[in-house]
Amino acid sequence: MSTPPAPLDVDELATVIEDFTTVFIRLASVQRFNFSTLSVLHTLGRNGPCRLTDLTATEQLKQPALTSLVAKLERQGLVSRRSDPSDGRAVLLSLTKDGWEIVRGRHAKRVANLSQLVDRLTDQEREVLAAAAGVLTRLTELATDD
Amino acid sequence: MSTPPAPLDVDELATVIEDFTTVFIRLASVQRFNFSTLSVLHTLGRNGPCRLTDLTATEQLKQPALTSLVAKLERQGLVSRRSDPSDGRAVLLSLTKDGWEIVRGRHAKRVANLSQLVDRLTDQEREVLAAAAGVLTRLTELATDD
DNA sequence: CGGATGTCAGTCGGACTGATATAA
DNA sequence: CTTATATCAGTCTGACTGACATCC
Repeated sequence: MSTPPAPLDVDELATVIEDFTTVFIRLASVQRFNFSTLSVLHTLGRNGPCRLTDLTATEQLKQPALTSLVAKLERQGLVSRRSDPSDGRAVLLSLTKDGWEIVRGRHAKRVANLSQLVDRLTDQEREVLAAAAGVLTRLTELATDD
Repeated sequence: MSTPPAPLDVDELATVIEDFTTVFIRLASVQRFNFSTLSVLHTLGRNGPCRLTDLTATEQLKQPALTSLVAKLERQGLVSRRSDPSDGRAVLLSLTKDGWEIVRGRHAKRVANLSQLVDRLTDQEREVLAAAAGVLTRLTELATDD
């Protein structure tokens, strides 16, 4: 026998996501890098190489702040800058091998944390999460297509 | 006929959540307040009144930074400070009415954004989300009980 | 030339460390 | 007396605005 589907309460869902992200996204290892730095690395990892101006759309920073932040990341060997062959004004930013390691390492830590929690769920709860992954992907696509 | 349940890929789930939160949590209206300020307001709204030291556990700030941040919030009328009757050293922090308005307003904005996206889902996808809300709540409880 | 991309210079808020006052 | 809570003082990172060089 299956339980009747509960109607979706968007207000509750938003609250649940807000609370979950505060425990899931924030890692203790924010010590080495600040929020802006990690966000730039994550964006470059997710979206691939882009120019500095592109980052002003996703990072909540102005151009001059990105110039100095990226300069610092280049000095640290986490990001490489080369001039755009098709536009002499622009620079193309991409992650170096070490930059990828940072992104990958933080992701791995989240996976480890999440795994420990998921292990304590029931089979049915895990099934729900597996189904939810697909829907969350759809939501992300819908949100970024605007 | 029901599709066989897909096994849960925790790595994929972590990626999906990372990507979704970047579009869901970050609101354009971060203009008025910075990240730390919003985080303190959200924590006070979620956990209720607490002392300054308690905030050092959730906010990634040291005590002196919280002293000045809370002082500013008090000047702005968003947080009230009264001395703890049971401990003369401590101060109890709580949201004022205006403070609650900020928290509530940001939540309302997220609900509005999310509603627009949810409207474009299928009925089945909405059912999955409704079920996922409960599981995410469980995960949050498990994570904070440690 | 006008618009876009990125950098430079100067200013300021916000977070840290270390030291200090007060109460448990 | 020792520990916990909060604050004060001084320093420094990092983000902003405004001006500027360079290329489309």
